[in-house]
Amino acid sequence: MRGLVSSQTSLSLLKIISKTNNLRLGKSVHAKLIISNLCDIIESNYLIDIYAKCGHLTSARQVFDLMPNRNVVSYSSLMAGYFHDGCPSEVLSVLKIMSSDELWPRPNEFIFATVLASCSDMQAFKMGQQCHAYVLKSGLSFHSYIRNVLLHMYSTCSGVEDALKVFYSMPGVDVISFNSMINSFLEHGRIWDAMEVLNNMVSEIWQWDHITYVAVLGLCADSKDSLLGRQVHCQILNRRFESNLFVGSAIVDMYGKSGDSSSARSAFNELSCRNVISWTTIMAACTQNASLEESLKLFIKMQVDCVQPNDLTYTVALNTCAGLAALTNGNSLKAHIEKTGYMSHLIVCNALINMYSKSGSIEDAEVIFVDLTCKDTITWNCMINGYSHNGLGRKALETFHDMLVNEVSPTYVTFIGVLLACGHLGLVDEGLYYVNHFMRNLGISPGVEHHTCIVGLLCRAGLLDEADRYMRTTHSEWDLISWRTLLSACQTHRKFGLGKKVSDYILQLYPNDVGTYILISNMYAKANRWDAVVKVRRLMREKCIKKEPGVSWIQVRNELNVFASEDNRHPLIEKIHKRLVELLDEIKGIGYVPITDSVLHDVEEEHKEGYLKFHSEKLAIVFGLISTPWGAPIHVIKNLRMCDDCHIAIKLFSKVTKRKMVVRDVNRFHCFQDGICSCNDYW
DNA sequence: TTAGGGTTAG
Repeated sequence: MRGLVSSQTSLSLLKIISKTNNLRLGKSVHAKLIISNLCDIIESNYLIDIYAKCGHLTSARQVFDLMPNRNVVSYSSLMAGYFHDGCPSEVLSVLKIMSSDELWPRPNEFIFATVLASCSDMQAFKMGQQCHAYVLKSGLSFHSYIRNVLLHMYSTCSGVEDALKVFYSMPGVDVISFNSMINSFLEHGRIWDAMEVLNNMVSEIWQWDHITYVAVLGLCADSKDSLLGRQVHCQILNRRFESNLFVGSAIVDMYGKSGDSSSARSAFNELSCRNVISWTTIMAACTQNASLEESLKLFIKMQVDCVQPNDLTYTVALNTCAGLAALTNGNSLKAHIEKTGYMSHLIVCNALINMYSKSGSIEDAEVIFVDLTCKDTITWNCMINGYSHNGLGRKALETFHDMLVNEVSPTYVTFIGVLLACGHLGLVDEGLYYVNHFMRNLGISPGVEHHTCIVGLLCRAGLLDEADRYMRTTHSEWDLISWRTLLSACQTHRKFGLGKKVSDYILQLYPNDVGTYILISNMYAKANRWDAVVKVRRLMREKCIKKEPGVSWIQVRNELNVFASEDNRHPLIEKIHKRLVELLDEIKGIGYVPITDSVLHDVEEEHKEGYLKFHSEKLAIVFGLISTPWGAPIHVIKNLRMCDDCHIAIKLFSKVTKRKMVVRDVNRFHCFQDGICSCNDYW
């Protein structure tokens, strides 16, 4: 730019620069204006706007601070800059400066649009209400911008009902009001109300925008309606909205949440541009649909693609590790998180607590929990449930009491952990008190998960008839898990009469449920009713119901080792067998007697002991013993419920080897230490 | 000269 610019030229230039966000040119015009001393209010306002839109808030503030006189635009431009830069509190502090301005520029609809949006971000409801009163008195509420931002403020700070009042009080609602109202209902879990708003929108709004599609895809995702989702996807393609990054990620999310992971993957592959959110969404879609290894592979690929993970990416990756009980991967993720500074994000710490407690390392979960100075409801729930699932009932209840002392309100999920803890400790009356009084006083209706905990609690205390009566007299949507809890207890407590009755009932409801057949055959095996066992097996064969083969896995030095009972392909299998035989002989010396198990029904009687030696969890445990340093805990995962014999043997292995052994079976954790299991032999 | 609603986790 040669020579000095005239006032007219500079204004025209600034106008173009503010539309194109050309920072370099903006700086250059700024320099010329300083030299020629032509920087008046309007020029300065443009400069604030340009710097703010380019994210250079320090420069914008500098221009603002040096202005001898300002008008309302100077304030609103700086405020919008702070708001978009994620500093809503700065917006309110600029408002304060504005109110003490000698020229007292009257705040207009631009100022309140940004101030109310900042109130929403900060959950500053009182301030939001004061603004509402002001805009009503001053007549600013007639601006559609203001009404929409008010609707959003009430939705985030107060509730959907208040948002609805604003919605209905508006003459001539527009596409933005409808979008906000659908999202408001979705955020509060009211899918059918969101659907009703959508129906009204169809007749009232002719032109949907890309945010409408994001909202409608969210509605399809929450209602798991992949048919509607597919129709919306087609419409998006017709209207060429798919290249929008928000819409693209919402499509991937919709397919993922509707259980169609292959369509999610195709939609992701077709994205023309991918950011951290689209990568996180496809990872979450894989995790939600049980493709856990695939999800972790995508986590690596995303970084190869030079996209850096954010807090939610780490949360998804940690939850995936929790699903796999992949402690080694979880530990390396923690190192990443520490390095990148995400330990200060509460959702990441919550996910770490969850990962450690589900990977059998409750001590590490506890360290994170204790170090957290700021905890939310989910933090407490993760810890309480973590303790309960690891058999530490006393600690779970102590943490629950701490939660109440800290004035954090328990939720539906809290009481699942609390009731599980009561079950571990045999606290029948306390459990019933929590369900019948404590929860109801808090306005939380007990659900099937809580009622199932009560059944488990009664069963564990040996009160099986009471548990049976409870199920028949309590109104609840009893599911397979509830009935299996009772049946499993019949097997453990050898209540074969009730067991027969319960199993007949379950098979009426779920005629092909493999788990139930296995429980029935286990029950007969315990009663030495081998004739009945053979009958059950025959019935299973006739119905083509196959028992899933038992598989255990253990990760050692980043290597996943998989063991199945009749699979001898592991390179160290001979060494493992040899050590296993030695150990079994050793524990026989302290009282181990091999017992038969229903898994062996098809096996000839004389081979029973031989097969028992090679159950997959025993192989994995012995592999852990010979391939990890002395004193290191051994973590094994099994796809089925542990059998009685393995449970006894591993208890004794932990005693003779002085090693801590953690087995996560399909139902719970078993932490074996010094000959004792954390499940107290009830699982 | 200035403004609003939107995608990922539990």
